[in-house]
Amino acid sequence: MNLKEFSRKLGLSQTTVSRALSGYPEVKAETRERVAEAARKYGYHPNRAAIGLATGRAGAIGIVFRGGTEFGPHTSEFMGGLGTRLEEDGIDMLLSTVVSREAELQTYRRLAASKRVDAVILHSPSVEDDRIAFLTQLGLPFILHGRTKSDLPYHFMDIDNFGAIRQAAGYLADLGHSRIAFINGLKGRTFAEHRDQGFRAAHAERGLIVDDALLGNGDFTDEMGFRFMAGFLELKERPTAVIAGSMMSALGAMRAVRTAGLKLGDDVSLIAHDDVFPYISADNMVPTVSTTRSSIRAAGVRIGEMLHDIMDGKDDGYFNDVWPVELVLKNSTGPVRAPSRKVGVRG
Amino acid sequence: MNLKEFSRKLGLSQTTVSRALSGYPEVKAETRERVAEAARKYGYHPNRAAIGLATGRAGAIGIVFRGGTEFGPHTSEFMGGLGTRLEEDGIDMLLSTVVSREAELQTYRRLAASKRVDAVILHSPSVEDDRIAFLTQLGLPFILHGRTKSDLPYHFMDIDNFGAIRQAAGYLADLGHSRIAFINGLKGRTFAEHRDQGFRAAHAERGLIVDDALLGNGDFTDEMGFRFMAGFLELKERPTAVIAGSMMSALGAMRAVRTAGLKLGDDVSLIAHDDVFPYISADNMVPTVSTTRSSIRAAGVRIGEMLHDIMDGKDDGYFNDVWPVELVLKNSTGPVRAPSRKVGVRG
DNA sequence: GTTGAAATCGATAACGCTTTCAAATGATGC
DNA sequence: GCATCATTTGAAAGCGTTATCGATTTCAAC
Repeated sequence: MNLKEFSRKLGLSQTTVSRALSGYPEVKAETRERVAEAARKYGYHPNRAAIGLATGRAGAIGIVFRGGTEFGPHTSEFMGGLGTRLEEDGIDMLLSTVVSREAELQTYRRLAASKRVDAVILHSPSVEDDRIAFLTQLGLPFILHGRTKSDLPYHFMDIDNFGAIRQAAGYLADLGHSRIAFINGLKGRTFAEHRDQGFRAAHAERGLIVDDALLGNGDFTDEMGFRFMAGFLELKERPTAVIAGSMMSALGAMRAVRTAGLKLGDDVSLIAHDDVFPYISADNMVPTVSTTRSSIRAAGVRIGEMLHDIMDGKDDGYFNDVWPVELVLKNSTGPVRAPSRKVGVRG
Repeated sequence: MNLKEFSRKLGLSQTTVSRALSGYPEVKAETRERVAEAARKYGYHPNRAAIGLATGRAGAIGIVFRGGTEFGPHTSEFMGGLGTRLEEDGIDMLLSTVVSREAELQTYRRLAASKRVDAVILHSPSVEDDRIAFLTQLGLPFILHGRTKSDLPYHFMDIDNFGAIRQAAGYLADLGHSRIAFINGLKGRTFAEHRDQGFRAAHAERGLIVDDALLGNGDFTDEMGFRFMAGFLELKERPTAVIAGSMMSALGAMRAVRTAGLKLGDDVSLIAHDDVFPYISADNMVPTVSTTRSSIRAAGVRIGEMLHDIMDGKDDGYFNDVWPVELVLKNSTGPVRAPSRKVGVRG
C-alpha cells in the first residue's frame, strides 16, 4: 500500500496524510489521530526510498568494520547501546565490513555519494588518523568513538583512559607495589597511548621508574593476556602487580598467575579495565577483580544521542565528551609482599 | 552529482549510462569502459534511494537483535562472516535492536512495508518459533540461522548440534566416564534441545543413564559455566567429565575445576563447543581443550551466499544446510579415574 | 546504393514520497 | 451579512533512478 491508496481510503489528500504522519503542526489534532489510527490498522509505513529521495535524508547511520576481526565483544556492546538509542528516532544502523584502510575510505565515499547514510561513526582511532580529514573534506558528518590528533574540529566521545590507568597504577603504587606490569592495547591506538601516559604519570608522580620489560602491547585476547603475564612472571624480578587493559586479557593474565603457582590478590595484585560485558563479570571471578570501570554500552547510547542532535541540526559547536572512569576495588588487589620463589604455592 | 549531470559530462544519455553502470548487455564494451572510467574519476555513485524507488529493491538485508544483550560474541563473528560475503554484492546490512518479541515482529512489519530491506536473517530460534509463519505470511524473504519446528518450508542453515554432542558424550563415555555433566544453552532454544537429545542418545546407545542433576541450562557466560560446574562438583558423586556449550562457559567451568582443587584432563575431562572466536582459542588454554568445532563465521559467509542466490531469484526450492561438526581432541580429555576426595590436589 | 537486421542509444513515464503555493473552510469583528 | 484573518486542506512539481519503447546508427549482403 502506498500513500495514494492509503489517503484515498481516508478521504484525505496525500499532503494531509503525509503531514499528519510526520507530525507537522498544520493538521487538526482530530485528523492526525484518525490518520495515525488508520496507519496502525492497515499497517501503512511510508516507503523509505521515496522519503529518502524526497527529503535527501537516508534515515540511517553507517559503521564500518575493518578486517571483520575488528568486530569483537566491545563492538557488540557498543552497538547494543547505540541501537537502543537510535531506535527511538527510527534511525537504522548500516554495517559494512571492509578489508583494508583504503577500502574503508572508499566505503565512506560510496556511502556519502549514494546517500545511503546521513552520518557515520568512527571507532578504533589511532594517534594520527587520516579519517578525520577525509570525512571532513567529504562533508560526511561523523562522530569518533575515541580521540585522535587533529587540527580540524570534530565530534567525539571518549573515556578518560589517561586518568583511569593513572588512578589504577597510583593505587597499586600506594599499596607498596613498585614493579607493576601493564598489558596494554595495540600500539598506535589512541586509547593505548593515553593509558600508557597515565601509567607513566602515576609512576613519575611517585618517583618510581617504569620498567619497559613489564609493558606489553597487543590484542585484548585471553591468549595475549596469558602470554604477556607468563613472560613477566619469568623475569628475574617479577612484578607484584599487573594492570590488564580488558577483561579478556585479565582472564589470560589470571590464568598465567595461577599456572605459575602464585595467588591472585596476594602474591600478585590485578586491576583490569572493565568495559562491562554482561557475559564476563569482574564480580564473578575468583577472586573478584578490581577494575577501572566504564560501560561501553553507555558510550553507545551517548553517541546515539549526539547523532540525534547532529541530525536535528542542533549542533552548534562540537561534542567533545570525555567521561571519567571509576576505580572499583575488589579482592584482586592487596598490599605488596616480598616476591616468593616461583614454587611458592599456598593454601 | 547525479545521473543527469554525469551523463551530460560524458555526452551520453542517462539511459545509456545507467545501463553501462548496471552491466546491461546492450551497450558497447568501449562505451561501458568509458563510463566506468568516468565514474571512478568523478566519484559518481547512483543515489541509492532513487534506485530503490525505481527498482523496488532495497539493496540491504536486515537483522534484528532482541534485548540488546543478544548481541554477544557469537553475533560479532557471524556478522563478520556475513558482511564479508555481502560486501561482494554491494548489499548492506541493516541492524535493529528491539526490546521484546512483539517489538521484533513489529520491526519486521515495518522493514517490509517501508521496503528498507529485501530479506532478513533470523537467529536464536526456539523449538517453536512464530517468526516463520509471521514472515511467510508477510511475504518477507528470510533465512534462519538454526532450525525450528514448522509445517511451512523455509530456508535455513544450521550445524549438526545433535551429532556434535552425541559424538562428544560418546567419546567421553568410551573413555570410561559414566558421570558426565553438561552445561547446555538456554532451555527452549532449538540448538540446546538438539544438543540435549544428542547427549541422551550417546548415553542410551551405551546403556548409560543420564543424571539430570548433572545438566544445566543457561546463558553462555563465564559466570554460568562457573556456577554450574561448581555445583556439580559439590555433588556426592561428582562428575568425572563435563561438556560445555561454549568457550565462555568452558572458561568458567575450568575455573570451577581448579577452584575445587582438581586437575583438568586428569580428574575431570572437558569438551567444549568451540564457535571459533579469534580472541579465545582452545589451543591457548592450559591444558589445551578438546572441542566440537564449527566456525560461526563460516556460517555467516554461507548465509550471505544463500542470500545472494535468493535475491537473484535462483532459489528453486529451499536451502536446508546442516553442517557436520568436527570433534577435535586435545589435552583436556583423558580416561576416567576414581574420583578422589575434594582436597585431592596434585602436582 | 539500397535494404534489413542487429546493435546501440535516447525520450519519457513511472516509482512514492515531501513540499510549495494556492485554495477552501471556519472563525471573528464590525 | 460581509470582509478579514487564521486554520486546514489539496494539486502538482520535484527528488534521481530504472525500464519501456521507439528511434537511430552500423554494417553486411545484395
